[in-house]
Amino acid sequence: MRGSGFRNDIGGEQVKCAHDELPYRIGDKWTAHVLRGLQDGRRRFTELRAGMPVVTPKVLTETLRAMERDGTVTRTEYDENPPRVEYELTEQGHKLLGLLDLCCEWARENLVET
Amino acid sequence: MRGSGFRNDIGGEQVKCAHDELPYRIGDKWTAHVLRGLQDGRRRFTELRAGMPVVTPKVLTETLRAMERDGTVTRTEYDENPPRVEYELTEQGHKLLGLLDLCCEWARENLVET
DNA sequence: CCGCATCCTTTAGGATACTG
DNA sequence: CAGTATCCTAAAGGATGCGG
Repeated sequence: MRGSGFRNDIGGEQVKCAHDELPYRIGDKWTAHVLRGLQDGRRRFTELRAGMPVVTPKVLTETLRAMERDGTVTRTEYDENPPRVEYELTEQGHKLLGLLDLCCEWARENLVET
Repeated sequence: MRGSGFRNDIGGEQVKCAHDELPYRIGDKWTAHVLRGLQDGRRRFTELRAGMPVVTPKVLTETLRAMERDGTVTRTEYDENPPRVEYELTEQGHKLLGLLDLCCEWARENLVET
């Protein structure tokens, strides 16, 4: 899938990108939901999934793996049976969540109702 | 294409979205480039296009039309021959550009070099 | 010059089924 | 429970050519 992340240059600044042109992958379909789902603390895979619109485990896993690579979430695996895995936002993840809030605020204030 | 914009609900907040989950369409491939290209003032279609990576006129037009509908750019058509059209950021567009800057800043500070 | 029409490719994301 | 493995669909985006 998107994997390693690309290099790009918007306005002369080198940034790491999701789909080439936008800094980071907030633009994809599920990252924002993960940020929201983890804003109040660590959650298990199933908890997280239950707290958002219907998404297949495959896609949610891909999203989480990408966010882990990018350093916005951590993944903790417990050696139990049945298995247990918990995800948590990193400091950077929380900062990104703050940006998401700003975007939502902008949208509310500036986009007219259709 | 994407057209009218969708309603969505992230963290209990209603926002207008591009691809359903993210407030607004910054997440697409060309909006960020348009914001950068117009940050210093009005530009003609060809000027704008020349100042960014290779994009077909069709796709750039679609992007501009969408941004126009959303109120982030204005389109001014002059009755000349050959035709001349100029695009300019609105107040809202400039605010959005500010958010883009924050995202770039976040990316630079928080994403490790691969 | 500023597009629009048409056709085509790529890929994010979804459906379904199955394991350690 | 927490995922993989396969296959498939939809839609964003690209290539090319024409027109006012």
